Amino acid sequence: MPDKIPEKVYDPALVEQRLYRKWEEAGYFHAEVDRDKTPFCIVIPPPNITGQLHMGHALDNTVQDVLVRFRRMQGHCTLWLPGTDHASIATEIKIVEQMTKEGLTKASIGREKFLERAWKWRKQYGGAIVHQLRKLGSSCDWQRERFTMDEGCSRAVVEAFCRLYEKGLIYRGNRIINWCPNCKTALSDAEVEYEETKSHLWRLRYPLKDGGGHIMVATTRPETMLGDTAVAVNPGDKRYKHLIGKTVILPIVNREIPIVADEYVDMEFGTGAVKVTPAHDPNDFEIAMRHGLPILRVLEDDGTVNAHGGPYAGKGRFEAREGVIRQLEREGLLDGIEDHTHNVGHCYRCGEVVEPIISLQWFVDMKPLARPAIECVKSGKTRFIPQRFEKIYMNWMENIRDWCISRQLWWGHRIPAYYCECGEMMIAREKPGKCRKCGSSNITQDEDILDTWFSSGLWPFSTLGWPNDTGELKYFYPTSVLVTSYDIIFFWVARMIAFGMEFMGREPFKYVDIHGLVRDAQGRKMSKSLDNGIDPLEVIEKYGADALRISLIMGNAPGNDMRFYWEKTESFRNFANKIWNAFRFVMMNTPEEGAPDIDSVELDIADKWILHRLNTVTAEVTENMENFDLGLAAQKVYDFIWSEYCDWYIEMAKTKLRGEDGGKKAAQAVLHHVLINAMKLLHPFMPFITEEIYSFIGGGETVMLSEWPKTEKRFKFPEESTGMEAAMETVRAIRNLRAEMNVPTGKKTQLILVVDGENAKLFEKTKDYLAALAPAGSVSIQHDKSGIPADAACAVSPAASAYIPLQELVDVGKETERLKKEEAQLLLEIERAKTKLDNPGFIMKAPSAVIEEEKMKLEKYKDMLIKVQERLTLLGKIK
RNA sequence: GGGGUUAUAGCUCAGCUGGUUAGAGCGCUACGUUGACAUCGUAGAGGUCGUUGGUUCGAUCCCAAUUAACCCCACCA
Repeated sequence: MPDKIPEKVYDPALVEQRLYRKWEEAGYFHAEVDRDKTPFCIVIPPPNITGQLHMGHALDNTVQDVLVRFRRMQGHCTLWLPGTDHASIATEIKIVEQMTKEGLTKASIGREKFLERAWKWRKQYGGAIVHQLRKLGSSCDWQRERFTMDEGCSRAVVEAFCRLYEKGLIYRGNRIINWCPNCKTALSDAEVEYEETKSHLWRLRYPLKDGGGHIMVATTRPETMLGDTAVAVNPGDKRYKHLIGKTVILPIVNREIPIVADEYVDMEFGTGAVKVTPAHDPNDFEIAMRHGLPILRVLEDDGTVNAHGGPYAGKGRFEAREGVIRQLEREGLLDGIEDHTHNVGHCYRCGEVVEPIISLQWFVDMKPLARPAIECVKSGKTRFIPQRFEKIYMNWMENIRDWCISRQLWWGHRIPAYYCECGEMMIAREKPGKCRKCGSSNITQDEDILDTWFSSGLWPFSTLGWPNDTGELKYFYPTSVLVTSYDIIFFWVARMIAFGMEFMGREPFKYVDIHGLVRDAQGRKMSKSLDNGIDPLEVIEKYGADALRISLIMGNAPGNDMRFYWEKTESFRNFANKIWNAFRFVMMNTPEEGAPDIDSVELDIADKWILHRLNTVTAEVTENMENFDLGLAAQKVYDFIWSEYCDWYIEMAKTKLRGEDGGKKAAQAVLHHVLINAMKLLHPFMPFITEEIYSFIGGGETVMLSEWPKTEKRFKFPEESTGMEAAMETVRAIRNLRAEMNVPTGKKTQLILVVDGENAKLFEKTKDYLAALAPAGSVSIQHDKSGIPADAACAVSPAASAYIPLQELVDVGKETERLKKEEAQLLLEIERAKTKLDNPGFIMKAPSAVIEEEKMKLEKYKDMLIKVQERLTLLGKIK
């Protein structure tokens, strides 16, 4: 036992850092393969090296840490594998921004210097977020920390690429892709965010070559007309039937283009005639393929119009749009403008409007990979929590399209494709020394790098050593749970499952535990532009990591978004303080030689009640944790500690601690035992304070590695527990009565309980507690009402009627009113129960236990009603 | 166009396989300071569980429709 009682107010700042260091130095977080134990493994969603810890990370990592700490205590061989993501495009943007400030550009410094800079950046900032995770209490195995561009992960990327290529699942081709003119790279479909935008639909007139008038087309992007190579109409469209096969003169650039018939065209929309720009629209591209139309690209990589754009060459795409519209108007070829709302794609990193552009890129043929990935979830090998996210996943997977994986960026894994001067292309794990075709050694590597999500997709096994067949891989794969928010199911989860099935032949994780977003107090997404983000580190500084953690967990169901309130965290700071003071109380009342052994003392009804409750709570919490209902689990531990242990048991214990008999020893033992176990149950949620208390009160070296509580048969006391609860119910009724009758707490009254024979025995055992808690100067228990003053106030509870002779204190009118209210309440309940029991259907079909319960309720209420009415009669006489 | 989520106390949310006198935190009201804690205690007010049907002996919970808010996906120019 420490020699002095701790401060009255718990200060997390004094504790958290010290304990984290203790854990880390002791190696508690580290896991080695242990064949005697069940593995439990979580790989962290690697935060971007550019990142600062935000509330999303705080939530995500708290959930993981809760699961990990729980399983570790349960005796699993528990590995939480941390790491960071190079975040290709996000990081590159930041570096370019930084360079711009210095007046530098990528082109000016070149690839090599740029990469040097990027690695420097990684070294400088990459560790920040990882250190911030430590502040949260994350029990990651830092010895195993990985990085998506470290040697092993990079090797995995090359290996994966080569294997997919060898299987024919990766190909290079000219396709319409999403192009970000700002980042100057291709993007995958998933990386485009569509935003509904109010714009216009312009109707343009294209003159027919034969001078027979015009054909009218409608477009939302007039500038693309510069690249039109046809006009398409529906073959069944009577309006245009006679025009099919004719030629029109494309205005401005004066190119002759045909009118073709294609089923794709919707006769109802716009004018029913579509201008076809194969190089800048995926549908038009398809039409062009079907009709053998030329493909004419008119936009450069930076979004400016190229030489094909005639007078608009060199102009920006939006400037060109304005110009084209004005010119057509001048020439009388603009037929009209309608308001039109449509979805415009934006780059998910920089927000720039993306441009569909034909481009030579690398793609993964996803359909063959999707099939096993679908099967994996369908068969339940991987389960989503909550389950509804499976639908979202399925829907996406079933409609999956090829994945554009090449990026025209520098920071990332370079594509392992090599080109000889002779034109031969080689895909290889190492750069080939010589061309396999011509023998030349003039070989260059593809300039492009891979989508950052390609390496993320391999994360669950690349971090465990793949492609090597390591012991870790064998032991920890498939990992147990993946914790992430719903917004990256497509980017990440889906690809991990697809790759896991492909390369490992097994699901990457058994469960995907999905949580929502942390929003601000008004329910808005936290964002830089709104500047409404809350810094978790600031919260930790103010209220402690424990308070932050549990406020992110409690009161929230899996998959749902939540709002962050300072007040909420404050209330958990208060909870920490409450626990701290309960701990102080236990300390103050524990003898120097330590608390007596729980098995050496004689337990009374209060002891048995709290031990029984501990048992029950332990079972429930364990089950909730196993089902990922962390919010419920936390709630139960919270309620147990505050409402049962603190509010009731400690108060009961006080009466025993004042004495010097066996009761005192029992109280000491039970206070200690329950506190230790409560700390264990709470530890996953609030690791710091629980560790501090646990080690202080002699729980052992660390609560982290202590055994998760189990229900214990020897502490099952259903009868005593029920008895105690009945007494507590009576106490509440008495307190209520005292409050309503304005009896001051200091006033020690006499208390007479009328209890029937069976309960009387149990109540007899709670007498001292009743006296202390009601409170009452004296308590007597009897079977009938003999000798009770007519003007006593009466509190009726299910198991007992409590009479308090108040002499002049009682206000008959007020007491009558109070009892009338109770009477009405009871009548209502009786009515409800009666209706139920009178229902033949209920009697016939409801389970007997439910019927029995209802019958007992009815009896109880009837009984209480009689007592209340008796009092009312008596009071009536007094009047 | 398709899919999904949410709707429960003044506010923010729980309510786990249908049976509870529907809960918590914050806020509110009244009372309370001789030793665990005012970052506290005791008691209380406050909800026809969005609306309408249905299934069921029984629905906050299951089904359908409806209203409202939000989200995701989708190549209609």
